Amino acid sequence: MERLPKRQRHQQLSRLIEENPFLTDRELTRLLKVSIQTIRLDRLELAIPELRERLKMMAERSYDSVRSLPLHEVIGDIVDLQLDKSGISLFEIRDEHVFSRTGIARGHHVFAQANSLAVAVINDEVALTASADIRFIRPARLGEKCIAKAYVRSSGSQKGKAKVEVFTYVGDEMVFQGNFVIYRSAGVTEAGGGEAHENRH
Amino acid sequence: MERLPKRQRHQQLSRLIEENPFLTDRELTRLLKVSIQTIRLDRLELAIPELRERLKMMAERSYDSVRSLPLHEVIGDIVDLQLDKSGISLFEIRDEHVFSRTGIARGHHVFAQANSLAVAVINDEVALTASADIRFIRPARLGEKCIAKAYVRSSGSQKGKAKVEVFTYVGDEMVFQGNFVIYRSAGVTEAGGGEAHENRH
DNA sequence: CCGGTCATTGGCACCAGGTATCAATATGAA
DNA sequence: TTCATATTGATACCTGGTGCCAATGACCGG
Repeated sequence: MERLPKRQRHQQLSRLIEENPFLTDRELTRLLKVSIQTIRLDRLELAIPELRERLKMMAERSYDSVRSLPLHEVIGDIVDLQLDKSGISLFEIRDEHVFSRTGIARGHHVFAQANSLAVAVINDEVALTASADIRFIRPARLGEKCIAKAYVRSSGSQKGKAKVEVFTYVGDEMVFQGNFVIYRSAGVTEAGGGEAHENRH
Repeated sequence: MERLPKRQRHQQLSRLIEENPFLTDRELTRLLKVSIQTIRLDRLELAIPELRERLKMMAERSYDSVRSLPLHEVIGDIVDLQLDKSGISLFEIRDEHVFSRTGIARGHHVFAQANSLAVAVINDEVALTASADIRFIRPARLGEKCIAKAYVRSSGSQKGKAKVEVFTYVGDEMVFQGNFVIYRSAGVTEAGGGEAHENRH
């Protein structure tokens, strides 16, 4: 008995299903040239669930992520907010935020947390980022919890610009620092490429 | 015959399935207090596919979006790249990039395009954003095509820092401008919060 | 050569969650 | 009453499986 074929087939099976989870057992028989029973035994050994379960898992995952992705709104959980004064937000670096080769968070996520907070802390109908001066002090890595603290330095409470300083820490290490200038003016649509915010109290 | 109940039920059915696509017909009978045949006639009239088809569609959608989201790698299509000199990338503002209320692109996407390009244009094993000074000149809006142009100003070809200037246009209007300082050094993991890049030629 | 152990295959019953179709009943309006 | 529509019931069939039992093949040690 060639013992190899089985291990090889298992590897192939895993690979096939990983790169196309929509394959039925019947389709797999054609690809691997073994009986459907063998396919099923293999799936059993490899703990690969049946097609319908795979689809369900994918659907659930995407459903959850749609529900849990305020990625398009504010990035990071804002845990404290004193309008026109200061704010704090938390953001955990997860798989989807890092560059897989190095485990280092992509810069724009760290930036986005700070930017979201800077915009949220401004007490106006619409707030847009006008400019920013940012520094990545050290890389944030997979699993780290980033704590961003924003301080409004110059509120410009009449319509105009506000300056917001943001510091992002992992533990007591600073990973990011940024100075943001935020346009504040209801209905402004001509300047600023940032986002309006939803965090009105 | 109460004609309303049917329309009402149809509305309820649509709403129920929209907010929980994982419901089987049997579960729906309990929720709507009608027979399973009625549920099936209703789905037929409303063109709501069966559970398994719904799950499959969701799985396909999420699978496609995983495939088509280079969102985690380089943002924007790099159409021209002269290492250590200059580069051009294109990025179209789509639904998922804008703040729905205003149709204005979220700042971090515009930033991310520029950041990705600044990192890509640097000819080194690993390149990380160290700092940046950015300006959002005017908002980018849904449907607009952003053209980012990067110029390496000070290459620092020995290991160290490189300065990259990026201008982003929509048509001939400038929407964004940024000065990036990029760390260049193989194996550097102590500074820079940006991303290493995949665009080696 | 013989038995033992895997690996592979076949066959059958069964299941969920349906589709498709036909028939029976209820209900209300003309 | 009669007709149309709505609802329900019943049955056959489908896909993509699980679970179980049995038959066959291959190889190895004694």
